[in-house]
Amino acid sequence: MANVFKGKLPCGYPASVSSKTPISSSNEGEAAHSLRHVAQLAGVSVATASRVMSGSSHPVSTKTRERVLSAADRLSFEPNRLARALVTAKSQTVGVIVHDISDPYFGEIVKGLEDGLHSEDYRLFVASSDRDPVKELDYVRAFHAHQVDAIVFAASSLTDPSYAEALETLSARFRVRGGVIVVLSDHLLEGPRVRFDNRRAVADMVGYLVGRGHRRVGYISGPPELLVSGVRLAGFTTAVAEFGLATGPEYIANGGFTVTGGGAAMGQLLEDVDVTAVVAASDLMAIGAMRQLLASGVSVPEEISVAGLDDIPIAEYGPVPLTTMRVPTYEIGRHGASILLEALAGETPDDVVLSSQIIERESVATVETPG
Amino acid sequence: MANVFKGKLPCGYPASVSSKTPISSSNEGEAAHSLRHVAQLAGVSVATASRVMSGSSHPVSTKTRERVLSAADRLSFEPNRLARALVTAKSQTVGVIVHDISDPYFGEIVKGLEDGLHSEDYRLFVASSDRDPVKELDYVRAFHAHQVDAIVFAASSLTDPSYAEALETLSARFRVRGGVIVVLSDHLLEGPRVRFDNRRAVADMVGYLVGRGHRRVGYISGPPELLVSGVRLAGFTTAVAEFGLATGPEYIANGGFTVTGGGAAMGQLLEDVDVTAVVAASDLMAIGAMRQLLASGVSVPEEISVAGLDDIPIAEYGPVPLTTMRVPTYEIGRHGASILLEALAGETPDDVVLSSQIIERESVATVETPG
DNA sequence: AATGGAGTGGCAAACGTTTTCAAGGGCAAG
DNA sequence: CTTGCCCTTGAAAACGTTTGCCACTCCATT
Repeated sequence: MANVFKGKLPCGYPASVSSKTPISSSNEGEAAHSLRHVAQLAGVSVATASRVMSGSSHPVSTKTRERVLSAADRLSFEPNRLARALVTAKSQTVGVIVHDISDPYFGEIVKGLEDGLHSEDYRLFVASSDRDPVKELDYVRAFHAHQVDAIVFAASSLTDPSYAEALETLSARFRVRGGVIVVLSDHLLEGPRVRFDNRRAVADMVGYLVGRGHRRVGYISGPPELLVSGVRLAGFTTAVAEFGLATGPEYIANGGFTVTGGGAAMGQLLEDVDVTAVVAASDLMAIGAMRQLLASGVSVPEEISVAGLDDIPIAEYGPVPLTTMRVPTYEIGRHGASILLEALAGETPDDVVLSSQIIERESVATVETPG
Repeated sequence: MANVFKGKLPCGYPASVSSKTPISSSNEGEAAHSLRHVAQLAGVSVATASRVMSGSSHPVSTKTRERVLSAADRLSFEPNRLARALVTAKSQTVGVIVHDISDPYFGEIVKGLEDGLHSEDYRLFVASSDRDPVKELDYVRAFHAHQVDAIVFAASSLTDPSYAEALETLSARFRVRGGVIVVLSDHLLEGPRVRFDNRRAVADMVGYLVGRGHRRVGYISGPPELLVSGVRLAGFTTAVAEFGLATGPEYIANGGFTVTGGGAAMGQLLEDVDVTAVVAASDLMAIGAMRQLLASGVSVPEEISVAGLDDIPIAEYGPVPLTTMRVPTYEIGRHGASILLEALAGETPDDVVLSSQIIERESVATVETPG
């Protein structure tokens, strides 16, 4: 460790004293090894060793290549990615920000991302923001400091404009540094994007119900401060208009994306309107609605049909197996990884749009149309 | 970017030509800034700038400190953690390896970890191994290359001894480099550890059933190649012996930790033995068992009680609200972060052991003891 | 008036890579 | 025998930090 030469000299250039500590010859397989160790063992320069280890296009004779490789192997050398990143300005890391990593919805997305990224030798930092804008901003800053090559926003963002502004300035800084920003689904930020058409998904679900004879359908909405809530709600209202269904504000209740909230919203709907079906903006709320219905002595789906959105694992095993719309979360993550890699390669990827698919289970019944 | 001085000179030491490119004076708020920019703007040396930005103990006068701080602020300077890591040999990152990040069980753990780590300025890499030993090994290597300060194994490991050996040698290499390895719950690897007593948890559950009058209870086990399956099974068998319950291999069926597996195991149990209660080694299997029971016309809990283990979110919303044992996954992660930080601080943390808690819902009934 | 700290600040080396540039060797063509 | 080119290699600068060591300025002490 200690430098051999201690005196002061402008260039550290005494005749024949190497400023690098010579390496003791008998430490194979121990401690941390650097390129210098490999080079020394192979009897080549650090530059040459680097060239073979990094797969440089600069030619190296097969003989020396093998010497280096075997030396690296004997020392079980692993290149220091931090040092490499410092000179190449590519860290081979990306950060993802989600609302809640323990929510399987985001878990699937992260899994898709990670799968797509790992095979291309990228590591994934994860951040769980709890929907806290301050935290999200802090994560952007932190990722930035760690020189990530890209940041993925899987968190569906808030509608609050001041939040949007703060996020935008911070992200701009990151972009200037050369970072790419990828957005999964609905978000205020610009960037290559994988779109899942939430609007269309609930519209299609309404269409499905209409096909089953329903004309009076209620809607349980998500919390208004989330962008996605508005998008899904828009899908509902346009479909209602398009199909000419019974309409009015009393057909819509806010469930806050939770089971209990869904139950409460259902209770309100029961009081206010006479519907034959309800679509909830999330499966969790749909389950809450079903529980409320059952508790009130209303049978599902015989008296009232319930449809969800997301197709979370619970959906299949709830009080009544839930008919819902599958949101392809894993694929969202996976495609996110793809366009991310393209953007990182300097290309300008097209947005990819993913479609949803209805999962028919047992919570929706056909209503007998009289005449 | 371009170096001003191109000619060859041993020390790069021409009289008055700085080898560093002078910085154009009008680029505040743009591009990537380094300490050098900050120092220049503040009119101090890089060393001084470093000292104030990194909170060094080396004293700096308040006047210059303020100058540096304001310069950093004007440039919105963010220190490059990679460069810092290179010299301090501390990257402020840790990697976690889990079986499946989309499983809320692991999601909660990761969330706990991340919460505990972020506040101490550590970033978290995440890896989802799909229970593939080869992948796990590869992740250890990759994390190693990225100079993580610690690796957390949240994946409950395989019993396969060759896997254990490979993992051990790779981990040893990592430890030698100064990395700390933390293990959450049951694993073959050594290291500071947060223990959740799986054995005790199922034993306690059996005790609970015994308290409810059950004397003939069946067990649905996890896949034998997972360490945790063996541990939980051991809890069952010792409890059975301790309480003197009906015993024999026919009381135990393998459910593979899945819903369908749990259903099949339940079917087998129904054929082989006459039980009043069943405990499943996971909630998923318990739900499968309930569905199988219901489908066979057996009422839950009136005819057969079902108990689970884990307390996953689904548990509450299944066909019958499930009585189960809460595994404190978030706390496991959180405590993992704590002992990790202690270990990183050079202390030798004690293992922490977490206890479980029974969650009484509606899937267990008291059996009337005749006499 | 000389001595000596304490308080600040700068120089330059170091971390482990990649990459530019130049140099050496070999060999074919003139 | 020279010339020139290609192939291979090495020296050293660079990336953006931290830090050991030294130097300088002030003041208070002898």
